[in-house]
Amino acid sequence: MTSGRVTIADVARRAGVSTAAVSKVVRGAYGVSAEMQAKVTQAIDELGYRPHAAARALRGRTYTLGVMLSDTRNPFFPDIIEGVTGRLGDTEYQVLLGPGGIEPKTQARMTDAMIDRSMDGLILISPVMADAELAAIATATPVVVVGRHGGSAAYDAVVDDDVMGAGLVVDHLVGLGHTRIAHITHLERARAQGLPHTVRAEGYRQAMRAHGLADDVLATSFTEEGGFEGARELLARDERPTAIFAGADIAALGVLRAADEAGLSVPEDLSVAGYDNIGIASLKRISLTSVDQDGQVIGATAARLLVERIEGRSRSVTSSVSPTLIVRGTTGPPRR
Amino acid sequence: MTSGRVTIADVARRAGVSTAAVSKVVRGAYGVSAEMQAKVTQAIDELGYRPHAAARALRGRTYTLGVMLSDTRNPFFPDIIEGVTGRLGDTEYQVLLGPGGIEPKTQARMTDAMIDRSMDGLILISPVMADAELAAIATATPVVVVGRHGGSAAYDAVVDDDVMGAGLVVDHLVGLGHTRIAHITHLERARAQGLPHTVRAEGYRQAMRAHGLADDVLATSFTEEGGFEGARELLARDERPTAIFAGADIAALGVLRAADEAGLSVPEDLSVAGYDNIGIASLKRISLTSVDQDGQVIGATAARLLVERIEGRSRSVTSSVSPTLIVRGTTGPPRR
DNA sequence: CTAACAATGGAGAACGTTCTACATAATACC
DNA sequence: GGTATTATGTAGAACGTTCTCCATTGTTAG
Repeated sequence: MTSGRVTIADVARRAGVSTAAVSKVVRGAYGVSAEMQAKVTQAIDELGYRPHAAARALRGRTYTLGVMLSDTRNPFFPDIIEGVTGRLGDTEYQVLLGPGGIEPKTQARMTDAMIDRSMDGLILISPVMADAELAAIATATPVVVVGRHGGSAAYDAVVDDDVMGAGLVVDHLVGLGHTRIAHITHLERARAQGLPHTVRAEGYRQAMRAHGLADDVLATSFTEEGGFEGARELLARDERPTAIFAGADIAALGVLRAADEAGLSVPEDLSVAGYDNIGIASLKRISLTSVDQDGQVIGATAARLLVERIEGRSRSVTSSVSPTLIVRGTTGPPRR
Repeated sequence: MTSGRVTIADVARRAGVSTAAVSKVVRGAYGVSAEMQAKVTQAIDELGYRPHAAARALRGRTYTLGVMLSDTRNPFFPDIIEGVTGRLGDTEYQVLLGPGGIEPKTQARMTDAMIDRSMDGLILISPVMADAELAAIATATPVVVVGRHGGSAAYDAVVDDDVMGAGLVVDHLVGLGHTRIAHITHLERARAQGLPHTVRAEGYRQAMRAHGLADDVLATSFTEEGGFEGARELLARDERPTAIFAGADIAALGVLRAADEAGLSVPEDLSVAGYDNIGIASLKRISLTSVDQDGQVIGATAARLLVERIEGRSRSVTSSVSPTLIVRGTTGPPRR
């Protein structure tokens, strides 16, 4: 059966015009009479013609945008994706996601693959590759980087204002009366700078300083286990903190487990806050105070910037999205 | 610098051979001398040549496999993706994910887009479209369907043995001494048959019958809210069940919340089990008994079948993966 | 009534591959 | 030494679009 795809030539034959004319109609280009428009549109509908993306790619647009995901497991991604696809829903662009893995090497392989497939533009979510490499990609194709501070002239960027987010948490805890507030962050592995956890830690330090309090940062990792280990260490100290602010919700869950095991009740003996406001944070059983980034807005913004860039803007833009604090059951005044 | 992509012609010029020869080397085709092989490989490395996927697509392979995801938010997908990419890691194939949404219409749009981009094959995860439409897609391109029972001659399928999984739960609960075991399922919206929840419900019924017990199925939805509402209804009955088996973990979380609110302790007053073994089920704070599908194996199997199919197999295959029961803290003997 | 111009449609050359034929060179066989 | 066979390399036609010229109409200006 070798399906025999309907081509632009088939449409042209059916409508009794040239392929060039059909192409014009399809692209909405200048120089088409109303009559031509009607004839061709009808033929397209009758035959069920759909332009072949690969053939298009050889000459111009492919109407495909790539989104490179680092960690597929991050429960925060779906929101971003939804924002992106939502924004693009009624345009001709299609979004494809590329699982890039967490290694710089695999991420590079993925972005290369996307460029090979001549995507019109790329959204890179929390890429870990070196700045130079990022810049190289950005000269090959329009790029928007999400979740990495300190942009470049070569690409656009959308970031959550992590300094502000961390500040919101500290302010909230201080307002409740806490003074010994510890922070659990992620151990820096990659050489990439400006990753969210670094900025959150810095924001925490700034806020603590602003309140005249001593900071206390412990670096483990943004996993349940990392949060658990970090909390265990913090809680074993002589003067244990009365509040722990984990740089990610998943780590905060580990902190909660450590509190359980240490027989501490939350929030009476220990307040716990996270970051990201992942879905389960709102489950009554967890009820975790967290910072919400509104991934939908981030995704939608990234999509908008990318399309603008593709369609000609050359000046680089960095958009910062303000987070909000969602107060739930894991934070409260310290027991005195 | 608009370097102008390195093409096969550049390589040919550099190596002093024809483009046809380079093409042969790149594809590892027959009829290349060792000397030719060396010359060309060197030229490729020197120039950093990478084949242009779109140009390839126009003639033959594109070495791109598409995975259509229905609900991006389903925490079970990452495992499948990992299985797929893991399996394909050392081949030339690249995997791109397409967020298809939960509507038949948007899913159809996505699969169309993937076909337009001449992907070599498609893995469809829990597609909701009608059987006929599925068959149509499968004639256009190789297809593997994941998570939908009752395959077709036109495509391969990988399914979790949901009947068995449901049986495992029922056997476990009966073994603990339960007799009033209710099941919460998802309300059928789509006309598609053979979706997991249907099969799980059927497996539950079969297993209950096998133990000589009366079944009790309530259809709400596979969301936290759905589980909550369902459990509330079940627990309000005169003879309330001593165990609730939710067809999905996310719903089981809602059941747990309902139990909390009703002042019932788990598992003493109520045993709760889910399905899918999502990541948070293992968190100590949740510790949910669940059925594990081993998404990695499912993904890897799907990838294997798809590649086989692309490379020539024509007979259709259905592969069934056996689930395992993970017993945790939410199930125990009923209080008498 | 002609010159200039705008509006419309079409021819045909790309784009970067693959792959079928075919030409040539090397080897085997008798 | 001649012929058949095999191994190796190349020419060149697709593949399905886009897009730059052109060619043909009308239409307007003078």
